[in-house]
Amino acid sequence: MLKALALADHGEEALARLADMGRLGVPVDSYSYAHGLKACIAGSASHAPASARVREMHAHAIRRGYGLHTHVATTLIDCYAKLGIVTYAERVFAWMPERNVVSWSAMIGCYAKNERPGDAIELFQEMIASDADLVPNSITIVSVLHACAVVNALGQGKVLHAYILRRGFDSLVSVLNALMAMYMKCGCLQIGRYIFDWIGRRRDVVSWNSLISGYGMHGFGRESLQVFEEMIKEGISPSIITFVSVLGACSHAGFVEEGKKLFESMVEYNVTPRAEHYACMVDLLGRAGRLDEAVELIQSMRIGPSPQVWGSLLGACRIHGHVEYAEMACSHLFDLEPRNAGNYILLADIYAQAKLQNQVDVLKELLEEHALEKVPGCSWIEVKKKLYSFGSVDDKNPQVEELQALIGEFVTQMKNEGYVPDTRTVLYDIEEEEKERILLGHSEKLAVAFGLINTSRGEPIRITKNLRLCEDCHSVTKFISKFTEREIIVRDVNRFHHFRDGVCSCRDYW
DNA sequence: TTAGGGTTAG
Repeated sequence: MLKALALADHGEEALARLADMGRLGVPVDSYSYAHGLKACIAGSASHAPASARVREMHAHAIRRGYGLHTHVATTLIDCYAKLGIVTYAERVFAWMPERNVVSWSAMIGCYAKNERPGDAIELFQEMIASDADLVPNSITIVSVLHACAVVNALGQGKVLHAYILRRGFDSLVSVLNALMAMYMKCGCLQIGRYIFDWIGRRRDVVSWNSLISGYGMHGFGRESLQVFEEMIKEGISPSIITFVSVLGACSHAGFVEEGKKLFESMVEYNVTPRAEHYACMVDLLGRAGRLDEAVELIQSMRIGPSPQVWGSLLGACRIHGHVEYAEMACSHLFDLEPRNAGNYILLADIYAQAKLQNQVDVLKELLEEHALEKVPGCSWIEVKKKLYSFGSVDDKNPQVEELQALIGEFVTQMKNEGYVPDTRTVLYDIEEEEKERILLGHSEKLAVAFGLINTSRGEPIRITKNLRLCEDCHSVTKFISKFTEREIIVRDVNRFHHFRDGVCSCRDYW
């Protein structure tokens, strides 16, 4: 009965039946809670009621002495992971008297799902060090690979690759797919391609999707389209994700016509366009400056535009400085995602570009009023398998002054060659000189400087940034790549930038 | 009859 309720997403009823069991004196067991907990979170539109139900079920399990039963506790970890309540998952994990490979994997997956990839990797290391009988399996490996990909931890990823070979996990397509995705997300496109070829005939739709998106995020639109065509020729049915990937690739490469054709062809493959496909199309059109077309497409949608769709339009307005459409996008976004500070910041940015300081101030007041905080810019770099992170106003790192001075030298050099710092994105109403100083402290510049000092000549510098790369950092990094003859690879929140010899692979289109 | 994973998107 409880299992059926879980499958049908009836959490309330599952709780009620469990209460009945107590009242009627029917003994419960670990199965009751495992199914009951699944029912609590399945299919819930909102986290709030699901969270209340899980806690209630958790309390019930504790009262009956099942709170720390291995299967029940593991299910609890997964429930809290899915609800984003990491501290509860940690507490359950810490108190378990017996943990097996599944419990460890659930906890590692919890960190990976909740933007704590560093902790996921650490826990994995703890796991293999803790007990000789505790052996990770393919699911554990896939979770950790995913975590490495998220933080761009290539060194750790390679350690895992070696581990996979030693333990023979390389016979599993799921593991190879995750390995391929990890390499491509860490900037190693060629190795990803190599693994794809090596998988050979065993490749599945996930392998194809990974390769298509891999080429896409590196700006190789042509290759991405080729792989898509190859996939069709081989008789593989493209999935919803295939189209998100290939449309995204068109967007990064500026292939407007190709993208439009693909979008129209979706019905032929029995894939109905969803909001995420519209978001890709709006991004594609908007980025290319075809804002009117983007707006027309939104208005033609039969499904309600998602925040991502309006977000794409807003992003395009920022690139092309379109105040009117930005306001239109925000009139929806402020309703749909009232707590997302990023939307307010983007609009403020657009107002600042248009020199509408009064409007900028209004938005800043709004942000304060709702106690919304901007996500601070953060960049990180891996040196000798250790991650170093930099914040934009980072005074904790004693090396920051040295790093800023180094950047300052490059900037002086650049100014001699006619460069003017792009201070438009600094929203504070302060003197130009002060704005330039803020730009010098941007986290990606600090990370590049750190890389220059702490890696050897000829070695590529790999940086990861949590936001979009700003125009000024883009110009400065191009210069540094030429001046120091270094290859600099930056992964921002959207895509890769390969800087070499003063040129960026995105061809300044991002 | 019970527990954990991979591909995408502003």
